Amino acid sequence: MPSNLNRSLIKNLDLFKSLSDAALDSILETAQVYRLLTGDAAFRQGEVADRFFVLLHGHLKVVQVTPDGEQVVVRYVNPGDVFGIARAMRRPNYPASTLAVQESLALSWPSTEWDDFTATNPHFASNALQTVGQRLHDAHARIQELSTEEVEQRVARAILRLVDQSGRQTPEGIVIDFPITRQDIAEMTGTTLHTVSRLLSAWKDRGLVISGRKRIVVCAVDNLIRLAEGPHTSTPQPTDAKV
Amino acid sequence: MPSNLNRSLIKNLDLFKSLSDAALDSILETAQVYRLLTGDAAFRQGEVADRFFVLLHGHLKVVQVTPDGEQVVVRYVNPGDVFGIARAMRRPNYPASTLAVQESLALSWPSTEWDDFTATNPHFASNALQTVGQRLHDAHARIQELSTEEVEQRVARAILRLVDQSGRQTPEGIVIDFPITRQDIAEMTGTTLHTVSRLLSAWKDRGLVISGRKRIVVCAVDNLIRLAEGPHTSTPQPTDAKV
DNA sequence: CGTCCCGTTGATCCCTATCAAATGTAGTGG
DNA sequence: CCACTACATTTGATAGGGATCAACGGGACG
Repeated sequence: MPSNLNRSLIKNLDLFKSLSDAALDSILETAQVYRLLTGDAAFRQGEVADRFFVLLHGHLKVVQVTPDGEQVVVRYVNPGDVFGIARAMRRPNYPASTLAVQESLALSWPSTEWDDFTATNPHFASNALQTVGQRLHDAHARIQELSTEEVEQRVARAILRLVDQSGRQTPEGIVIDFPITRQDIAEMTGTTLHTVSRLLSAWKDRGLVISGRKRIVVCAVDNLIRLAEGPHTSTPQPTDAKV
Repeated sequence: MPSNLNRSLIKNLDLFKSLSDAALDSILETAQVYRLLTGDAAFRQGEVADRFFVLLHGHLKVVQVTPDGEQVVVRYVNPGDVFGIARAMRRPNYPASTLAVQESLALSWPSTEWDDFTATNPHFASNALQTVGQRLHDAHARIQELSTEEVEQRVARAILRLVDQSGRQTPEGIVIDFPITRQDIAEMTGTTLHTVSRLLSAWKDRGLVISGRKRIVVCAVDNLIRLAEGPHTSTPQPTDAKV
């Protein structure tokens, strides 16, 4: 029972929205605090999904390993996000590993309590459905990108998404607020670190980004958006044709 | 209120599992029957998601259109599947179109009744979460394939999945039990109809499949599984080395 | 101050998209 | 029943985007 946690912070999380104060207290009663150092895993792919989590602070990445050892980054977990809810979807094991990319703090409960939570508060299950629905939507967007777009568009989109979720304004531009490598971006977009490096170099030359070791700053968001939208094969501009 | 529907058929659907007979009756009371001819849409991408559905008979395909007109097949809907539940995930519009690829029959309810259903039966929401969880799992598997595998593997996998879901045994082999084109498979796997055609031709020469206009029969499932697993870059066989 | 990890950059190759055209098949209407 | 049409499929030729192979450079951390 973590006593010194900021209750209002937790109260505003999507998952717990519209829970009564009493219900919230009772839930927090059984929460366990997880402190993760960079590189630590909250859980690993294949393990029995016996706990679920809410991230309070820091950033995690969710990675899937293929049978022949290649990795795919499924998503990044931001503060406020729920993760590790495999059991709620009746999947016995975690489908991916979740690793801290910086020092992070999470709350966690035994998966067995999920049903209690949903029984206690009808909104809980509905909120979860919404969350998973959002993830499904994101996954479909990604499938569409992988199926129809070129590497440069995909990388541009991936970076824009990161900026959107975890961007912090600086004098130079918007920086992605946690350490991220070329390899990570390659694993998000289905390409290689070499290609990502070349793209970032090219963009740097054009003044769109600044980037260094595990660090990316976007200077010209608009231009990046244009890249993400592709080569504009033929947008027939109706100039001044009469209707 | 469709009176002549086989109740036991509906009773066994995942979504309605463990509903009381009374609850089921009350739900069926408000169901509307949809008859769809080949090519008909249950709904179209972008429309307000005002109804949800259960497929009783036939096959539908769910397609997303990109801004520049390319199509992606999201999945096929099989008898017993729920579809069109965007609203339950709090998405106001359908994210894709759902088209009949053969004559089909579905039940449908107004999205507004979803909440009544879940309130009436606590298992309902949980079942839905499981369903969406399965779809998320499938989507991630597909992302992994698109990111790390070659076209031949992906096409092999796609066909195996179709065989699994909708295969019917025939003297020649297992046939995919609804009309499907090279283009459809290309849109499932992120490639072109040309490449799919070449692959199927090659497989036909090797005796793995028989295929014609909108028709695919798998003769040698095992060989196809081997293809799906890839070039086996280096499975170091420990022959008889001592440990 | 050395070592590890991350990033950069060149050279080469090949898978697969693209372009192009012919063939085959179901359906339709006269 | 056959000609006509629309759509599916096949197959060849070509080119190019990116993966792969290879090597070096550079910053961070112990």
